[in-house]
Amino acid sequence: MQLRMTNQREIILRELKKSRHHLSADELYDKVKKYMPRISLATVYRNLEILSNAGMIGKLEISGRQKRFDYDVTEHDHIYCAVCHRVDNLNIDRQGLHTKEIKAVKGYSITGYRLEIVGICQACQKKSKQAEKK
Amino acid sequence: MQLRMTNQREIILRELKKSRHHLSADELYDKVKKYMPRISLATVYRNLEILSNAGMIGKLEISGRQKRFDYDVTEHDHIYCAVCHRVDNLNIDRQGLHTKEIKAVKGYSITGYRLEIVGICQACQKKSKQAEKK
DNA sequence: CTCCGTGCAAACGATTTGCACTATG
DNA sequence: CATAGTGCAAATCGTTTGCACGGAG
Repeated sequence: MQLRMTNQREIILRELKKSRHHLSADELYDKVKKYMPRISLATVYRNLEILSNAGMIGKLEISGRQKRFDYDVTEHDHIYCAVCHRVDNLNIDRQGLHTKEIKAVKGYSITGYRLEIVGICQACQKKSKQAEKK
Repeated sequence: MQLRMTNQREIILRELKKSRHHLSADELYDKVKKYMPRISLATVYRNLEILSNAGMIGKLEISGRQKRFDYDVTEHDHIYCAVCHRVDNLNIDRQGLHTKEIKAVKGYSITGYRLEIVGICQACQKKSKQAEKK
């Protein structure tokens, strides 16, 4: 099962890396369509899955919402806006989490963890202040 | 908009508390149907939403998968099995997370966070060992 | 008697899949 | 040329919603 670097795969990868945002499949689909009008959404989904399994991009599964994909594959956490759902990368000290307690919980063998900070981004804070004034 | 304690709401709440597991809407639907065969899945969904908004149960939005509901409303985190998707409650020290860095990231005002430990539960570890032997 | 809640079916949004066709390595 | 990848449409999964009816307070 070897990977072929098809045209569509290349463009999907390029557009995600270029965007520097955490795009969803359909957002990326819109971008890619500009270069490749006949590409199908299913192809975008398939390639995002393959690329993230290959470790070339990151996959974000944020609470209940649609998946987003990360141009940055280095280890980091995320913060996301509860209002507009934008996601930003975050580099925080995880040492508080590397405790023995976690490693031995209920017989689980730990494979990883996900830390998700929830907040309201600057833009949305401004918007809600404006709304108050009215 | 006051809450009425209907029969269906009472049974849904009772069955979730009784189960001591993190049930999904359809799992709970199956349990409740035994006492109330004509209840609809939509009612289960509606009530779980209402009960969690009222703070009577917890809502878990685990990575990409279907929602689960928590009988325990005290503050705690969760660990979930990457293989069978069972969820367990977890009490770990969160102090490592209360850092200044988090509070000032990129202009966000922080409203909360979600920590989700991923692992493989005891039962699934055993199963995969058995599979290896064959 | 007032509305909140219900059951049902249909609608929904995100994602996946079966299929015949295409094109990469 | 073998077989991974594609486009399309239909299917699927979890969840939500519109509507007319029913029952709690």
